[in-house]
Amino acid sequence: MTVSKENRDNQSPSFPPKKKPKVTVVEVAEAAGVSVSAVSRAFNPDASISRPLREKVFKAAAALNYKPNRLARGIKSRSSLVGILMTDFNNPFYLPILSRFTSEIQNRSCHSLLIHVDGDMDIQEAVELVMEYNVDGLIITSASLPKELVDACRSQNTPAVIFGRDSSENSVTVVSCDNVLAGNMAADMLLDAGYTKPAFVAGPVGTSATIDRQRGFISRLMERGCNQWQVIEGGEFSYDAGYDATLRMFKSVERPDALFYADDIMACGGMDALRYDLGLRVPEDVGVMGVDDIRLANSRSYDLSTIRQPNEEMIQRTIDALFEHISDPQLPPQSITLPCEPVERGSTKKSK
Amino acid sequence: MTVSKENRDNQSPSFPPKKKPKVTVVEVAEAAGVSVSAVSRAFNPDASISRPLREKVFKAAAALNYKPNRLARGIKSRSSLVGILMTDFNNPFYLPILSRFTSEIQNRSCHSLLIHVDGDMDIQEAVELVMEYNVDGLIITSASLPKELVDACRSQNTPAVIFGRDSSENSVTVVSCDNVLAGNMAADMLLDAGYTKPAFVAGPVGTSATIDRQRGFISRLMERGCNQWQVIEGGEFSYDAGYDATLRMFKSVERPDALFYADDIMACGGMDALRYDLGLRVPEDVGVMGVDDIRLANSRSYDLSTIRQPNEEMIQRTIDALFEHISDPQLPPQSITLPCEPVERGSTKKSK
DNA sequence: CTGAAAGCGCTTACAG
DNA sequence: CTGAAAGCGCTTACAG
Repeated sequence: MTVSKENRDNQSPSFPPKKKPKVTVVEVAEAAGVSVSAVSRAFNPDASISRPLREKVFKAAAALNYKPNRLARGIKSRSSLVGILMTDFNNPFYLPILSRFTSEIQNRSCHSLLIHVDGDMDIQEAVELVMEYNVDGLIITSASLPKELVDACRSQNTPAVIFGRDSSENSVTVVSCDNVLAGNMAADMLLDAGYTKPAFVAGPVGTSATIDRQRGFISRLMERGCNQWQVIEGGEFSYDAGYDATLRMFKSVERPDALFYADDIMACGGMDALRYDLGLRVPEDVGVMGVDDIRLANSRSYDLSTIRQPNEEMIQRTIDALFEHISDPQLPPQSITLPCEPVERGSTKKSK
Repeated sequence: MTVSKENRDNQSPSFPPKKKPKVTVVEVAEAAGVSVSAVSRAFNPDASISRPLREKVFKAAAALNYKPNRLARGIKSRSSLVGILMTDFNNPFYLPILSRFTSEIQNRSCHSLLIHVDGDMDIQEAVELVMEYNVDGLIITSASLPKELVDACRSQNTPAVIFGRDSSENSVTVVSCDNVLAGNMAADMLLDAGYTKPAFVAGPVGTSATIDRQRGFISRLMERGCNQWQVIEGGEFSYDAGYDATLRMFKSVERPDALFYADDIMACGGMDALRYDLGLRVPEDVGVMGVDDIRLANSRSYDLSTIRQPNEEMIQRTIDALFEHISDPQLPPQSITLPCEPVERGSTKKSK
């Protein structure tokens, strides 16, 4: 007597919500009158299966409201999981980026495993954890990038692409904008506007973005014969860091007449310090620039001149490169550097 | 001849990076001279296993650099995955929140599956997708919450907690702050400061937070005998929405003398419109308030009076409640409403 | 507390 | 193209 199944189906529906029995390949196969292999193949885009068979399976699956169990699938095959490693959770720059990444990943019917890398847990540990999920690929947005991470990815043979960092690493794919160029452009904009004693407010120590921006900035200043520049450590990419660094800088004897911050959110903090604590006028007394072109840069309050990163394109290229590597792991790592673009707004004097 | 194993181990290490063979329970068991069950138990905190056995396993595991495969584990047991459903990716309010959630989830040795719910894909679909990963639990930050989502969770028996929304639903755990109270407080602060013609700039239509804030605001105004209020639709929670709504409002005949925005980022946009487009002084000509107390509210540029949500506590309570439900699925849903707190800054006149 | 064995839900050689 | 069967890496009754 095959009673067990019926039993299961109409088992006291009003009772304490028992875990609804999941429908599996077996049930679908039964319902469709085919093998489980057929069911499996039907749900795998590039498996060899005839149209009619696939449709039969889909029909049965739909009727039973079958959803493949990704976890089980992931054991032998792709997990459909993409890890996103993030550090800079207090930089608003990253929210829209995260937004686009997750959408794009979902568009390719994968999901995002978001890994928060912070002080407590070193990045190495983070990678190991994410590897336990057999992620198909990894996006790394961390500003500081330890070598071990890259090694871990390679040893696991997990495709990874680094977002927004410069291409010193040649063993892994990197998508970034040309930060040296960004520095050049900032120097030009400030010099063209007539500022003569500019300063660079650096970001997190040792991160390639800030190093390159500084290098590009200073070298262009000197090229153009400006020698009265200075550099100050800013610390992290945050409003407070920019604010504090600015106050510190203006305690010194040599006051700059223009400030180029390692990124926009620092510039916003700095501008507030200039205007509201130091009583200086922007752009008349001091010119201010940042990098990124975050939403706030285009607000009426800050109206910040900046160097815009081609975010949309960087994101698109990152996703494209990642999925290319996922489908063909033999692909050599590439290094994609996109140009950036100056955006002149009200925080600098008009260039002459 | 047991050659196969040795073969595997020292197989041409210099060759094209073959997928490094993962070490599994079987190898660890062999190395430790125990059963695979023992290995499994050693890695499951509440399995019954003796200390010495566990240590023996750990030693072997460490030597082999064994990491349990979470995917395989997830088939029969917990996936250690927590889904986070988000909509509002253009509200900076959510970045720190996301930061805390992911950290807390990682602290409990789980990981975050971040689901971006947007227009293209309805929330129903998002939930189904996330269910395919057998998430242990779900955090929902979506402002608008369709009933189907709640049903989906229940039918899958997946614990879920809704963050930042009001407790109209009684079938699922909700953590929010008292938004009616927030409205009351805003009304009090503006009235106490001497404003007499306040307006409410609403957020996304149909979301409980904005509805409740409006209700609390208006009802308190009327209680205190102020009848010259108005309400305008703001649209989404964003800088632009606040900016645009403000310009629209000031085209009308009846100009308000104080604005209470549904949230801080709208208030920032609005304040910029007031100051830079309409040439009004804040707080002298118009008082401005928001809700949330985002980082920017405390900047010198905006210096925004607001109603602070007890974010830290809301997050903590959300996580606690979620994990309680995960370990005991029979727990009844609770509805946790926390008080909020007025923060008086420079965008409103000093209360008398 | 411990082990041998069956099972989780899906995939993938292997034959046909 | 299709199916029967073995296997993925782990967990969990079931005995002892």
